[in-house]
Amino acid sequence: MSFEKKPPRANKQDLYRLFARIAAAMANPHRLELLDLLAQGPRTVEALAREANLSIANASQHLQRLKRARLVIDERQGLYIHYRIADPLVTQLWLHIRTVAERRLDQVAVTLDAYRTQRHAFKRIALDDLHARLREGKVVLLDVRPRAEYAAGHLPSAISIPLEELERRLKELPRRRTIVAYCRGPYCVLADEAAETLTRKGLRVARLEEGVHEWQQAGYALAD
Amino acid sequence: MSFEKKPPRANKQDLYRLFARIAAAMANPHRLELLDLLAQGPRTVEALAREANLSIANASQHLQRLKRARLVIDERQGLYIHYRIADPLVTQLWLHIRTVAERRLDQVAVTLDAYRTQRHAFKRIALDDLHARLREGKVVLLDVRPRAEYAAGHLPSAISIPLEELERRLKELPRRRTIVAYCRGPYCVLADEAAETLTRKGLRVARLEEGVHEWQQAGYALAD
DNA sequence: AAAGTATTCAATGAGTTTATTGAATACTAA
DNA sequence: TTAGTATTCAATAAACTCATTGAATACTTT
Repeated sequence: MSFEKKPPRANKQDLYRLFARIAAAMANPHRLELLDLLAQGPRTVEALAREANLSIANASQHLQRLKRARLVIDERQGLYIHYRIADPLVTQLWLHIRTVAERRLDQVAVTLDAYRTQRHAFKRIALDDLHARLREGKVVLLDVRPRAEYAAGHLPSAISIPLEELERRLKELPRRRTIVAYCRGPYCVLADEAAETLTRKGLRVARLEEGVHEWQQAGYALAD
Repeated sequence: MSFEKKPPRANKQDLYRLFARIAAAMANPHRLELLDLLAQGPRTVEALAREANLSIANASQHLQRLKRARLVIDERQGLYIHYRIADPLVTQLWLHIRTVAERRLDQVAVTLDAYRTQRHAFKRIALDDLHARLREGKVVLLDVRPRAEYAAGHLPSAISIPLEELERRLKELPRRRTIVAYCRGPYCVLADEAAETLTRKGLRVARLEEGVHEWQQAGYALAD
């Protein structure tokens, strides 16, 4: 057994190895989808597996890799284990990877158009614009994500009607003012589908591309 | 052959696959070291291989993976091919990964101390502090990186004396004012070695932990 | 205590990534 | 044209990653 001192070069390699561990934990489509879901709020393994279309064992395996890289934290609550993002910095890192992909890989825009086929079908509203109109009381902000995600954090003054409840809760929405629908962000179709429904029912509607994290990154605060 | 429309779920998977491509390109210690070097300025394959301690063929292979992920750009200049970072966002992403690793993996601090053994041996100066003292003319800012990196971008008012030239160019430095040495950033030993030399020669010295990118991220501009 | 549910573990084979080697290519200089 | 240099390509074996399966573990409810 050798007790020689480790040469500096070896330590430098070790540092890069540690950095690469973070990247490696994120270098898989399923794990990114899991992180993307977790960014909207904590979930059980079962919920994550269902939403990401994975077998439970496979989801568990991927979650444990994320956990080993300390990107997520798990916590047992009775029968279920809940996973959540370990640090807001991790969510930001995921968004950063997405932004680099958007900017460097042309294929992203093409695939996004194929996924969000109605992307250009509705009026859009920009962040600053929304901010101003909300203050004037000219628009109603509608969060169409599942209830738990709204509870985990939402835009100020947004009301929550999950997409699946939208048809039967139309009465809660004003017919005079424009309804601005948002969901998880630019890679989510929930708000497109809501906009489709609302348009069909004769309401005035616009889609906000941004979700809670994009809103925060733009420097605005979430609801208390 | 089928001409059926691709289901939305498939497109969603394709999106995550594209995002994962960016992460996968960075999920290797050698490629991160190459990116780290390139962040300080463009280089030839040969220089990169030498500095990252890789065989030429291996360095080339890794550089091509980075290129396929569109994180770097290559350009032939005569006999040599020069690689550079494709977009400042890529450098930021690398720094972001590093920051997450720092914050989430305890091992990083341990390994950094083993690599930069003199880390705590010299006076340190904080960014804002430096900014103020530079304006008062109380300190001299010294960039000890190789000449080409200084040329690719440096802090305002910094003078360039590459580490290997430091001993024989001591006369160029004032003995009354404090010399603030900096290099590639907190994971680089060049400035530690410079501080060691300067201290030994009886000059007053402090080390700045930040490099050009950390400086920029703090909201300051580089030299014109 | 027994039965039931959620999650993880362990083992497997298919696919991917890596370092190494030597040959091929693209350019420059003589 | 030839010789020389920088870089990439192609082929290989070893190491890793992934999805799948069925068993094991950790809780809750009865």
